[in-house]
Amino acid sequence: MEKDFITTLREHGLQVTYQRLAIYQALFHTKEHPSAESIYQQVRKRFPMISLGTVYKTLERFSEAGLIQKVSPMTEVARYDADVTPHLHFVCLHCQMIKDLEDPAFDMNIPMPNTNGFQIVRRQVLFQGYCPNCRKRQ
Amino acid sequence: MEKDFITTLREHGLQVTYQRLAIYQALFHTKEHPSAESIYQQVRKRFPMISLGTVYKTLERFSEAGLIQKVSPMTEVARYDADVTPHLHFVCLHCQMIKDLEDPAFDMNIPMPNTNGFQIVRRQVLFQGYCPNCRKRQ
DNA sequence: ATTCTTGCAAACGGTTTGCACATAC
DNA sequence: GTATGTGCAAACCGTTTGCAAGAAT
Repeated sequence: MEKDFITTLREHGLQVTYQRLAIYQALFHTKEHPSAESIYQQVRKRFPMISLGTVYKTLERFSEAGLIQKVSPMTEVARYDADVTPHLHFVCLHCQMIKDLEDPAFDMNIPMPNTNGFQIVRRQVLFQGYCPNCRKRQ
Repeated sequence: MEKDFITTLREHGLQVTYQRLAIYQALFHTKEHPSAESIYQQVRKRFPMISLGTVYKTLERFSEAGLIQKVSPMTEVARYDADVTPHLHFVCLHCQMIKDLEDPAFDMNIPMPNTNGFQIVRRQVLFQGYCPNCRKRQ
């Protein structure tokens, strides 16, 4: 994996540093979906000199390059909706516009996959991309 | 609507104040999914004395009571995932644990409903609720 | 040699908190 | 009269930014 990831970094024009390898490795070896702080604590065990700022910058770069996924938040600030019925949301990655999507064909009653003690309170389906306006200006 | 909402507030043991009515009304009359700040600016036109803190507290109360919906963020802090393949996420509302859900029956290739100039980059399906541990302690 | 990255510390900004006063019940 | 809510300001905390020193190419 190490070798492959070095290649991947180079393919994306990213320099190879031990910090980046350590950060990716920490993320790769867990299913916890850790926060930046948590990854920082993990990596610090081996490299006490690393800084939290580097972890943030690195995760941002990886995320931009599509090497990792930022699970949340979907927008920088909280947004509210008076409509509490389940429906789809589209979030523009550029202007942060949120639009309700109607699709009668889409079944919001997604069956909870093997519930196994997990109690589902609500579900949210989000589409991310670019709205017509922001699409033009790219 | 005003009358019904007053009833709804009382049903949830919430006192009726003109601030709460104004905040709900501002949210109810838009499809913009506004932020707290944006709602504050709107309400301020009619009630210049209202404070941003009150807007935050009120939205939190409404959200807890299920009168409105907090669209995002799903967790307070950003969380990362080395797995970039589309998959379902479960987020525990209590401990913030995130779990990947596998469901072969669920089609992640959700068709984009009437795309109309919206360019979809990615989609995310989130389930919120309580994990087995936190469920017990409730 | 040049460009990119790191570490540090300060700044930023959305959100929360504490508390005295005011309002709803 | 009591419990609840408001307004204000300060605190909080996750994240970003600026910059000089260091490392990668």
